[in-house]
Amino acid sequence: MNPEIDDQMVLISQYYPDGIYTHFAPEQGAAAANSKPRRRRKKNKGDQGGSDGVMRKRKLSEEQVNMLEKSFGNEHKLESERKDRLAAELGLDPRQVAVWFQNRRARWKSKKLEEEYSKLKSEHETAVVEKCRLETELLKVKEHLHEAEKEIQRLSERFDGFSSNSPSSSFSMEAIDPPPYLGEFAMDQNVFLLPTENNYVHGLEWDNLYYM
DNA sequence: ATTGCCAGACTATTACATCA
DNA sequence: TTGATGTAATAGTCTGGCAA
Repeated sequence: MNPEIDDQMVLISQYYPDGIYTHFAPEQGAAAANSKPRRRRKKNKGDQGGSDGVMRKRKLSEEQVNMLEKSFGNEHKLESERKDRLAAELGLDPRQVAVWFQNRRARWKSKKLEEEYSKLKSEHETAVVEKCRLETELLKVKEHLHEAEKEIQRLSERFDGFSSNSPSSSFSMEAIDPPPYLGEFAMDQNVFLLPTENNYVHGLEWDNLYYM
């Protein structure tokens, strides 16, 4: 017999009269190991159980919980030496201490998952807002680019008119490099650049220059 | 290297206690 | 009284260590 099961029998025997435990004691053998659905425990209300005839779950005292919490804070794992020591200090069965740690680890994990989820959710929301902002910015920049292209077209047509009215002129578009009033455009991803005195400005900054 | 056993951890679930 | 919630306890499974 598994010593742990022995432990359980000792513990449970505190609550149940002789023979009751055997109704739902762990089954041995392959049948139990292979059965998928977990067996339901029997309800134990009524005239069987503790001293007053009713099986009770003992709620740990505040002091016991505080001590356990303190211990859990130091180390989530519970070595058997520490388990026995804690159990002796708190007047509990070592099995109860082990169960408390198991449940506490489960609660801790679930809380951690919840925290991680809300952190990821908030990061996702921030990213969505940023994406919207960038998309709006991109639209604006494209609009300005379109305006600039139209302006180039207009100026180019004007220049052509001027050129055809002066047949002696040897001017051509190639001769002007770059056209003095336009500078040069460079597309880098979604940002277009144009030269200023010393450096290039961002599209949105140019936006301000353009409408000055 | 393999096998069987054991202890302990984990997850899912149950059931009791408490409170609104 | 009842439904929701918290939590102690149980069931089943998995894994690592160890001896044969």
